[in-house]
Amino acid sequence: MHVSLFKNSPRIQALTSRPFLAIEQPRWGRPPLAPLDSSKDKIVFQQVDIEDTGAYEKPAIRMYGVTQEGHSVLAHVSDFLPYFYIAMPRGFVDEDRESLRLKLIDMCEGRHGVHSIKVVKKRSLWGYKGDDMVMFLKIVFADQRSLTRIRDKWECEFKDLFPEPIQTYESNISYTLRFMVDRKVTGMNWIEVPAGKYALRSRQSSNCQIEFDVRYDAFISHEPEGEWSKMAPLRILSFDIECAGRKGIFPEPQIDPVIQIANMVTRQGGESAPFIRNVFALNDCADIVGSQVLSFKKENDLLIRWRDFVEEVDPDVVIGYNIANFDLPYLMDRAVALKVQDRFAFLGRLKNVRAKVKDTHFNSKAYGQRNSKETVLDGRLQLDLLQVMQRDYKLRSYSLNAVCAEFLGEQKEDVHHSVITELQNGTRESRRRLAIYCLKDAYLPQRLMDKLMCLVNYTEMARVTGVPFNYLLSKGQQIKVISQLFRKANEQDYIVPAMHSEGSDEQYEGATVIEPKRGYYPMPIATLDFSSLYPSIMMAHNLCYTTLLDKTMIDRLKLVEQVDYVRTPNNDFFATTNRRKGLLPTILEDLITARKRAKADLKKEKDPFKRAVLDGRQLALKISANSVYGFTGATIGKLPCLAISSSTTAYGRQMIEATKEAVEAEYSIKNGREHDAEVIYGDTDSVMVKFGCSDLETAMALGSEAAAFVTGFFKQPIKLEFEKVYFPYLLINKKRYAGLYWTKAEKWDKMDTKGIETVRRDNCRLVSTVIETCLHKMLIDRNAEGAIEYAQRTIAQLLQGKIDMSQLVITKALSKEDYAGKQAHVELAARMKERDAGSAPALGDRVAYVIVQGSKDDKAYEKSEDPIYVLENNIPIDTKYYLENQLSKPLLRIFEPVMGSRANSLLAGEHTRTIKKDTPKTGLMKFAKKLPTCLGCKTELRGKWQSKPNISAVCINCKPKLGSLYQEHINNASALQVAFARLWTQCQRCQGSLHQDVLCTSKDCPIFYRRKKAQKDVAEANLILERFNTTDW
DNA sequence: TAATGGTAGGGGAGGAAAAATTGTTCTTAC
DNA sequence: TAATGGTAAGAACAATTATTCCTCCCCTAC
Ligand SMILES: Nc1ccn([C@H]2C[C@H](O)[C@@H](COP(=O)(O)OP(=O)(O)OP(=O)(O)O)O2)c(=O)n1
Ligand code: SF4
Repeated sequence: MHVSLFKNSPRIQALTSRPFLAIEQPRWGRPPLAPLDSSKDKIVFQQVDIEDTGAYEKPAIRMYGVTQEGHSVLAHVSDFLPYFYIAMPRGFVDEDRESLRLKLIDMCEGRHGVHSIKVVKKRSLWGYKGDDMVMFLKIVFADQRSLTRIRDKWECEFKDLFPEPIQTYESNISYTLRFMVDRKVTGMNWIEVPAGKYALRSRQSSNCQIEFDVRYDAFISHEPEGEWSKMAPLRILSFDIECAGRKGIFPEPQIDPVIQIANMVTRQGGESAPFIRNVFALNDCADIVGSQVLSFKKENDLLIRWRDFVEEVDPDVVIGYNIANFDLPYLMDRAVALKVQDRFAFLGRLKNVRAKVKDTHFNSKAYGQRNSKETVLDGRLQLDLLQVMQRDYKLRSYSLNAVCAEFLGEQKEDVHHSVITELQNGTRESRRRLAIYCLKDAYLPQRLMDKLMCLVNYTEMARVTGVPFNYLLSKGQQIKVISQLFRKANEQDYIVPAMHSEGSDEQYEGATVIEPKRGYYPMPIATLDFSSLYPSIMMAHNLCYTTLLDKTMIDRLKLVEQVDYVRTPNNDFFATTNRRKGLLPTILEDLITARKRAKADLKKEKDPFKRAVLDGRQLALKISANSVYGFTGATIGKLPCLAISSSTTAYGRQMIEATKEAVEAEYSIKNGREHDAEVIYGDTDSVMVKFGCSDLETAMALGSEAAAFVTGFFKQPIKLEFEKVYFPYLLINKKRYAGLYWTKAEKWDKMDTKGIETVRRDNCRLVSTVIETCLHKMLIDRNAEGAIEYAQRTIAQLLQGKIDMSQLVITKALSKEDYAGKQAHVELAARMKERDAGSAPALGDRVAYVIVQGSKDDKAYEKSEDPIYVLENNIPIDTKYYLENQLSKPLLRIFEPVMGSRANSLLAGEHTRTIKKDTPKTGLMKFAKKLPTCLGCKTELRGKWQSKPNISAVCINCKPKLGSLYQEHINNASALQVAFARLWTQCQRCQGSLHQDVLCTSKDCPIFYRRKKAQKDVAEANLILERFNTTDW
């Protein structure tokens, strides 16, 4: 008995010439719901979004979710109160404690928002102090704000009772996470509310189909295992907006209208194609097969109807590309500008709560620094695919175009915003064109999400680490560790001290990188490495907060070295498992189990793309595990403990050294082996061994034997693995090498390159492709001469300007706001900001630039320029820079080890002679006009020819050849024309229509650069032909 | 315009150019 | 304000410093 919300809505009226009749409406809403009987029916749902009511309300939690049948749920969870612990002052006996408690109660009663104070038996997480429980005061607050106030003002409020500063415990965890930890709720898990335990709300505050109240302790939270690892049929809305900006200015919501909003809705786990595809368009728009076009005369109506649409579709997940920083804020601001915010802003599931745009800032070493916006849509998850890409994939460019090219294998046209305005102001056909473009942009994020399995993988991460889904994109690694730590700690009555950590400038000592024996190795090099080194060290040696010891405690408890505790190579002490098993090792076991599961899936999968996705999933879990170690070393973190992190690295240093020694000692002639093995390199947890044999099989056999042999020296679960052989192997420097990667003797797997230009993003494509090709020729084809030849050919092409510009674009991240020195990408970003602030790169973005010709001593930062700008203004490229500053050194580095000083010949010689290069004119020469030359013999045409109004094609001497010359140029021009037409058609195909103009100006598409160049070539050729026409025959 | 000693070479000052060093930044390998 | 996993390391540039080289000038020997 489904009733469209649209039909009931009094706001809905016929707005356009094509009336928006409810009867025509497909059913956008959720499946109908049979009435529930709260005394008989239980409610089971997958919780997707959790939020608290805020610091100023009565504390409560809202859990939003979806049932297996696809009904939306909102659970108001009540009676869960925030709290923290404080340690009892030293030396208190029972009576002291009770009197302290009573005094405190006395002071707090009726004030301070304190709900209750209890004495509880707990133990501090920090340090091993025997197994006795200790008394703590648990102070429960009536609301969040009171907790914060008392915590921060403890000293002045209670200085009579507590003259000494006190240590609080668990006072710095957010209310939501506190609730999740206590009730064992993890992100995206299933919740079961038994019959009789909930009360349906008669007056709903939300648009959810099922809305009820439940006490915090009256529901069951299912661990995401077995049956409960399923997913509910989440409804996913993907959308994209288009705005009509003014020429050369990025659209501004105060001025420029929203003209189209395209939407795709799919069901998670259902059919892959969207079951709703539509576009809300301003002004009329021709029909589009397979999509619904909703036209509006007024922008106000468009916005409001779109909001109604969102309400009816009621998506659980809202996705798009850059929706967090562009689409959503733009819509919100636009609604304000049009004064319809009172009707528009209700995009979440709560009826009376407006969505608000907040500025946020994120800063971490791994993800960089970034300013962004956040628009909370209560009850709806957001997954901005741009943010996903930026976090999970290292790409040269993160434009939708570049990302699609990378993952979907197709280009996406990019229409400049001023062209969008033209299309909008054109006909209903041109608006249709725009709508198709917009629909595509709404569909692509959907496809990306499916293909990269974002939802599934993030859900797994949320479940493994316990954090809410939305933390995964908005927060860092720390919160995951904290979530796990609290869960494990509280299970065993540990409580976590709230530390106020000050950061330190000094770094502690990390891992060893073995000094490489640089060179080219035409023999197999076996690689042994420890699996999950740091986690396994922490597990093996039981490193944890709860096992940390100091000398005095050892003496007091009369602990025995090696039996009860160990001294780490960093001279810290930790209790052994004989005494107590640490929490961190337990957390790590869980993470590593999850990783093993992912690796097993990876092993089964054959499809290379899916393998890559699974590999990403596996890697993400590995990073989470390594972040447990990182967390203990984060001095600006919630619970730094350098004893743990430094000891871990110290063990690691010891182990790599020991491994090297063991392998070299065991596999030596002295020890009866055929050759002396040599460790030629190693980094942190790996050793590259030259066993001395020349064949793969032996190397592999020795490798796996050695791995097992060395593993025997270490404690469980430390394990040295033999994984691969490099053959041949090119070792350039620390953290820089390449090799052919073999895991089986029959056939190599791939070419592997580490650290060198092919895997770096801060050089131009030309460099990485040239290096890649040369390495391919050297390592796979074993043809160094061919590699040289190829390199020389490329250099010649570069100097002749035959390399197309897309190959020369360099990108670098804009990683901070204030730079100490001047840099090419920073200076360009500043210049672009002057041209058009809206479209200029922002903090965290990657700046694309090319180096253009300048005068002699110009610094690189004076010669960097926006590729599009270069193309439009026909600025010459500094090819010399590309040869000398981009290509030459990397080339020398890879050729040197193979052919020694002969490599220098690469950069000198015939091919480096420039054929014809327009040197930039300086000074007075700037104004000197180039004389036209004869098309036959290139002599300058001057004298009497110059006086003619039109330039003749040839000089007097070549006049007889005029006919054949003309033919030649005709042929040339038509060849160019054909080349251009081919590119043009390719672009038409890309944009999905062979009958329309190509409008695309995609910075990230090589075709675009080639098309532009071809266009220019044709124009030039035609200009020359023109000269024949004006010549007297 | 008029009047004038020339050449070689050491050595220091000053400045330019090239080289080395340092510091910053980006990005990657673990 | 709150919040931000870790260290090691290569490489490119810009900026700085130290070094070399060159020129000019002064002076002297012959
Ligand atoms: N992002 C990372 C990567 C690595 N490491 C540290 C901890 C790792 O244990 C060690 C070795 O790194 P590997 O890349 O070899 O990864 P693992 O040894 O952890 O995993 P495996 O070798 O099983 O893939 O370096 C780290 O702290 N953070
Ligand atoms: S340049 Fe052509 S091929 Fe490339 S994205 Fe644009 S339209 Fe597509």
